[in-house]
Amino acid sequence: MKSRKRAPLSRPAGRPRSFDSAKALDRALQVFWRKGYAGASLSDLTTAMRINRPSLYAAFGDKETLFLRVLDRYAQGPGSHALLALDELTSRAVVEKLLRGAADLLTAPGNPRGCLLVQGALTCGNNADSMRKELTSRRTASELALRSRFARARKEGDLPKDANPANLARYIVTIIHGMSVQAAGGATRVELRCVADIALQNWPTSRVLHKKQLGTPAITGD
Amino acid sequence: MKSRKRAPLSRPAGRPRSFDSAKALDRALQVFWRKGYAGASLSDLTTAMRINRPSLYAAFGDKETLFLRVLDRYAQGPGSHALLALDELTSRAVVEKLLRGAADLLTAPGNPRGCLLVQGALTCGNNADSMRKELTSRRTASELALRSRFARARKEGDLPKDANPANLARYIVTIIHGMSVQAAGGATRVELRCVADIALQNWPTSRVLHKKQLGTPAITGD
DNA sequence: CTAGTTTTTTACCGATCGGTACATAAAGAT
DNA sequence: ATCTTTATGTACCGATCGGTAAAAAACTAG
Repeated sequence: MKSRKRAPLSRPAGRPRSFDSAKALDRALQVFWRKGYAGASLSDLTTAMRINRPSLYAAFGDKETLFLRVLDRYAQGPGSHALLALDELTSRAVVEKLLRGAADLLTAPGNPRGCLLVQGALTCGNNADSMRKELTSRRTASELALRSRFARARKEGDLPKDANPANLARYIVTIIHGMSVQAAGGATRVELRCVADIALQNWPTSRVLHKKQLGTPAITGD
Repeated sequence: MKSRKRAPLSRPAGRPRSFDSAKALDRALQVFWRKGYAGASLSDLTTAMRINRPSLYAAFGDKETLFLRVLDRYAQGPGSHALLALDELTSRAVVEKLLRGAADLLTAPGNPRGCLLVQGALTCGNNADSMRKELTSRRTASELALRSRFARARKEGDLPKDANPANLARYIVTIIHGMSVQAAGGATRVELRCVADIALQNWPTSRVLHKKQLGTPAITGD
């Protein structure tokens, strides 16, 4: 499978890397995801990445830089559904995909339980404070993107005119963050999907799109 | 204010304590609350408690034992609304008090933002794993207590017969845990109350108690 | 007073933390 | 072949971690 000794075109001088940089990054992601930024020691990282310490620093910089690259990798990989969900046609579909995708991601077999942006660093000592703020910033960015999407939906008539995009977005991300805590505590995929269904059960529907609907039944938990 | 040299009745032999044990515990609570179990170093703790290290160990045991005592103190003090809410007459009132109390507690001025049971240790290295499990256990206990309360409500006709106490309880605690993450990220009290209101807006009501209500309006975020 | 008991203070322990200096190995360039 | 360049492996750095030994201090009991 892997083609070795294929270096016909201008390989950079010097001793070649003995490891796959992308695979090492994915292994680092697993460690940070499971143990958080502060909880993941350099020994944990180098062991999982099959790399010794100086190689890590040469390839990825210090621990903070590595973590930032892991965050990007997470956003493009396991957490990519959050961005893709915004492309759904209706706000209802957006929320459906968002909550369903969260339930699946947070309980995915082979992955640590919970969301990296929540598990990474909710609290920490003085040294990891900047990474905690970085995670907060990324969570806030997701919330704002969702808010914009809901504002667009309201403008398009997909949401009622009296809907509040900011509050609705905050409500949804609050549930997702709560699901992350639940997953870290051992909640199963089915249980999280039930939570998602309850949250979805009374999503506001525009009267323009559903004229016959006068009201929605109260949630029952089923 | 403080009465010194008051030792009329059988003071125990030996040098007397120079600090108030309860106040020291409250100061430790503040540190653990803000920094989490692993993030709070013994130096942080002894500085805040105005105690030197051996005094801490003599009075409270090691770091784990101190943290457990802090958890109890938290449950009886700042987090006491969670237990008291279960005594409300209707499930609706229980949830109302629970969510409203959470919004207030998680953004209380002078206190760290968020819930100690969530901020304490979502992830950690190998050393703090037992404390992480302890927090998980306490969160689960709260969820089960709420589930029992909802089961009672259904039996009393306060909740519809088709209501699912387990799923409803999980839904509510998920929102509370999510609110904790939001608070740690800087969400204000007003914002959290909006989330609480949205979650409350469609709480199932028994037809026995509210016969005229045929449906509930969809949430709008206001 | 002296003896006994408990707390405080100072100083320290081994382990681990994130990060690096240095010598060696493996490649291209000449 | 030698030189240059980059990566690897070992061994180490100072700082900080949680925890403690030992002596001085402050009290009660005689």
